[in-house]
Amino acid sequence: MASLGDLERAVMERLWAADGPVAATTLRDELADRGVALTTVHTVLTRLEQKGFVVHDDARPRGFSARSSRAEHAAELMHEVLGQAGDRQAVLARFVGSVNEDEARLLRELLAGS
Amino acid sequence: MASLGDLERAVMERLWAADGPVAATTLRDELADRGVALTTVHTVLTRLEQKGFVVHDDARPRGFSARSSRAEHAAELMHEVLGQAGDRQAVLARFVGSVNEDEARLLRELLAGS
DNA sequence: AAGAGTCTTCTACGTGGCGTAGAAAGGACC
DNA sequence: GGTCCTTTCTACGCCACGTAGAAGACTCTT
Repeated sequence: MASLGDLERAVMERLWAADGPVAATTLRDELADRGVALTTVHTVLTRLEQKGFVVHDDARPRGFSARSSRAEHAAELMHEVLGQAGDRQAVLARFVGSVNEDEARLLRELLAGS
Repeated sequence: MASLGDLERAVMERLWAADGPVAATTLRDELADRGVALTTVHTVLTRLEQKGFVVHDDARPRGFSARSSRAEHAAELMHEVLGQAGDRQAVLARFVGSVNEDEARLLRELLAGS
C-alpha cells in the first residue's frame, strides 16, 4: 500500500482527468505552476510505474495513463484501510455513522441492487 | 493526513489493544521481538503525540493512550480517502461493489437504522 | 544521410520522515 | 544522599521523494 507524494499525486490527478494516454511534455505543461523540469516529470512517471499506478504505451512520444481510475483507486484504498483494521464491522459501523444523508441514500440504493 | 511508519503502527496497535493507559516500558516489552530500546519507544510516542494520535497522562510512569479507537481511526481514514477523491459517488459505488456478502448485509442493516 | 530538435534514460543530490538510540536531566525510593 | 528508573534532548543513518543535468536514443526535415 504505497502512499503518494505531492508531485506524484498531482501527476496521477492529471492522468485520471485525461481520457487517454498523456505525453510527458503535456504533463509538464499542466504542472507549469510548479515549474518542474521535463526530466522531473519523467522520473516521477517512472516511479509511479514501478509502484504499479501508471503504464505507458510504446508510441514515440510515450503515452502515459493511469492503471486504474481515480474512483477505483480510492475504493481500493478504502478496502485496504478496512482490511488492516482488525474489526471490520466496527469500522464499517463508524464509517456509515458519519456519512451524510445523500451518501447514505446512495449507499442504500447501491446495496439494494446486490 | 499523516501516515504511520512500521514502528509507529506497531505502537498504535498495542495502544488500541490496551484498555487503559500503557507505560513505555510495557510497550518496549510487548515489542520485544523488535528489540527496540526504551528511548526509541519514547521517541515514537512523542512523534505520535505530535501527530495527534496519542496522549499521555502525567502520572509518574507516564500512561500513554490512543486518542481514538482503532475503528474510529480507520473510519476517519476511509472518510479522508473518500473526501479527497473527487467523485464521491463513483468511489462509493466501486467500494460497495466489492464488499463481501456479509459486509453488504451489515451495511444494509446499519443504513436501515438511519 | 546528416543535422537539429525532441524524447527517454541514467545518475545524482538535497530534504524530510522515521527507526534507532546514547547522554543527560529529572524524579522516586530506600 | 545515592541509586535506580523515567523522561527529555540530541543525533545519526536510511529511504522515499522532489529535483534535475547529462548523455543517449529517436524522429524528422532537408
